Amino acid sequence: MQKEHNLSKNQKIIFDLIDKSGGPMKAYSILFNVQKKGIKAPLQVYRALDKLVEIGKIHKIESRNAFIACQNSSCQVSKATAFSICESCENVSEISNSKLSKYLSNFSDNSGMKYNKYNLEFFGLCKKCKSK
Amino acid sequence: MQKEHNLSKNQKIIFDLIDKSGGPMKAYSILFNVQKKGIKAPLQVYRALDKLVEIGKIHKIESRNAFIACQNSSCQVSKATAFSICESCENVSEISNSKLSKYLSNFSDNSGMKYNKYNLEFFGLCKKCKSK
DNA sequence: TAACGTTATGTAATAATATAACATTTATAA
DNA sequence: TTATAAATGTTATATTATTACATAACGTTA
Repeated sequence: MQKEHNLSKNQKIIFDLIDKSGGPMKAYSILFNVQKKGIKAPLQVYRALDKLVEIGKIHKIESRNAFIACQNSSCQVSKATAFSICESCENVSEISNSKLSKYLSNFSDNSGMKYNKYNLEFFGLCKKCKSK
Repeated sequence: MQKEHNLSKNQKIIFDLIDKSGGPMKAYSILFNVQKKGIKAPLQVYRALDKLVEIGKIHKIESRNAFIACQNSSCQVSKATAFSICESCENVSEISNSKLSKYLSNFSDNSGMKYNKYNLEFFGLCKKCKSK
């Protein structure tokens, strides 16, 4: 059972927007979209984003500076994220593959480092873009 | 046998700086460091960085907006990158693990996407920071 | 070697992304 | 109910990256 997070007003507005968009959104595009709801400043957006990332409701797509709602069975895996990114249409989706996540979560090398988190981004062409 | 790339003047200056630094460097820190060599504008730095990334001499650490010299036997693997990042001291090193790279290069799922590139970033505490 | 296309450079301006600092309010828990 | 943490509001600013345009150097090949 995961902890239920009661989102604050701004957090909820911003999460709902990202979630409904169905894809990655950039911070200033979020800002533009929530201005009618009273969120006027970048910092208000970034603070909500930070929190949402922290609790695993959204993830940051690092290579795109964008944020996407977690699609992974109620966000249990915010420390083990994998995405596929189409380099043509920029469609992004979260990869849910237990073999992959097990493999990476258990990965260790001889560096002496203990890994507690990873982020993986795959790039390629999606089905649609491939057939063009 | 890989292609030999003859770096241009700016590319060489910037690659040498990053390479000698032994770690990741940020664009504006690079800019500051090469101003005495006549590189005065951000764009000059970014253009060189873009090219160096393209030919695999350096990689971008996406989560840090920083650039590191390739440490992976002459940069044959710029489409398959993995890094370990210490969240305390921010030390970064490139992971050379043939099992890992094989596993990820061959990864495919049922999305219909053909992956031709990936970037993986592991986070944790390095040996030194762990023992503090 | 002249002409051509490509790659690299120089420069100024500006766009896009993100944080610092400070004051205030709201929620949570002891 | 008080005090502690979390969230908000606001202004300013820092950091990262690109657009646009002009010029120069390089590499090919005719």
